[in-house]
Amino acid sequence: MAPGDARKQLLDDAIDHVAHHGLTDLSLRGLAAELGTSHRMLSHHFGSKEGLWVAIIREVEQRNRAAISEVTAAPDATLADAMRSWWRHISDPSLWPNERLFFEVYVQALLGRPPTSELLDGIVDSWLDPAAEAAEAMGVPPGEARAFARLGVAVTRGLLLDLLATKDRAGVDAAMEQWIAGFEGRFSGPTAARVDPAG
Amino acid sequence: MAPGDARKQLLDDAIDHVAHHGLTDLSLRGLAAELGTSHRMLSHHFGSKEGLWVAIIREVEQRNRAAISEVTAAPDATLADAMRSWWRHISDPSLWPNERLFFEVYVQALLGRPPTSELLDGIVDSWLDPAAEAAEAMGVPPGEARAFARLGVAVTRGLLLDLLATKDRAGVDAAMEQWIAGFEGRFSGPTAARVDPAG
DNA sequence: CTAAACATGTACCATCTGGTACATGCCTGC
DNA sequence: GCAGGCATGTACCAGATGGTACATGTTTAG
Repeated sequence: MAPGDARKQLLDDAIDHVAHHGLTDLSLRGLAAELGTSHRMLSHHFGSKEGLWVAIIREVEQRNRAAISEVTAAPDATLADAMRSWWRHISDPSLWPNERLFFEVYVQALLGRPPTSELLDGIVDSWLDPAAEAAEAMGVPPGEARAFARLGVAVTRGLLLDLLATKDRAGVDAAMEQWIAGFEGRFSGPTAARVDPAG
Repeated sequence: MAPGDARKQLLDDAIDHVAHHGLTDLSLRGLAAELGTSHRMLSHHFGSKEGLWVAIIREVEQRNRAAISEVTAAPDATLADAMRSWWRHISDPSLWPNERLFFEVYVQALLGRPPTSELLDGIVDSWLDPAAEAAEAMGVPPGEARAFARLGVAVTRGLLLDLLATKDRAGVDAAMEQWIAGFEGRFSGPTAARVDPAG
């Protein structure tokens, strides 16, 4: 086994575990037992428990950034259709554990608990910029694009929280469609996906 | 001091403390030290640590239900104005610690941690019913009212999460206004705020 | 073959946690 | 005045936790 490979494997398994069992009451011993190793190994590979947290949080954030690039590269023609396919993707039950973990880290960051708090900086803005850009490219007036994007992020997260708690797929889907239908008629559609050369 | 009074005082102080410092890493000793008593007292009044959690969660939920009745009794004429004053109220910085606590308990409940998980049952529905009723009474078509109310709850919670993280008052307010303006023209206004005598 | 770096395991420690037995004060009803 | 219930404090216990010293295998480079 290549050096560092065991660490990578441990980290992947650890993330899978905390996605299902939570991060806050994680113990090195409990995690090690579930992963078929000893807590000594976790200390060895990650330095300390906080080091493990850092590794987990960084990896989760990295996956989130990968997800952002997905929404930007959506091939749909209209903003409404882009939102629909994005929602279909993000609301899939296979992603629920990861989203629960995201909200768990979010709340821990709100409480100022290190090392999660550093996540707060980009937890909205990193989504806002590409979302506003996409909205503007698809017909939302420049003056409204940023507020509209911010609203879109809030709707997505709010409905995800709803879905995770109630598991009421039909009800939450209807609410999302209610939002999409609300703006579907308001914007003129994609402005040929133009990239303004004048900035 | 009347019997049970000390317990009430301790509970109020404890809620104030967890609203600022979080619930997950709460220790009886740490809390007692901050409250000027001993962890022995907390065990005495609440039976156990889990008993303290139950007391805190029930009290927080009760305050939330009081908040629900406020939104129902809004005196505003239009749905948009009702939403605006509700948002002005709920987004006040003095309530941020309580809202952080709400989201913290929400996430713990998502992770199935007792005794928070019992909260999941009504965490959306208890808001949905009165909100849908209010929406319908103010001009939203009956077929859309429930989805619209659900969307309203999601928008509120999503933007609160945003506000708690970014503290960008102007940006979040603009997003909320973006949403309100989006439906302001669509519904015909209050149907005389009628109270159906036939039930 | 060997030495060094890495991985893994065992055993232990100091600390913190929730819980509880026991004692003491304090107020109320008789 | 006194007896009983409640509030409060001290001291302790058993368990879990994170961390670490030490030892042993295992793989790789020379």
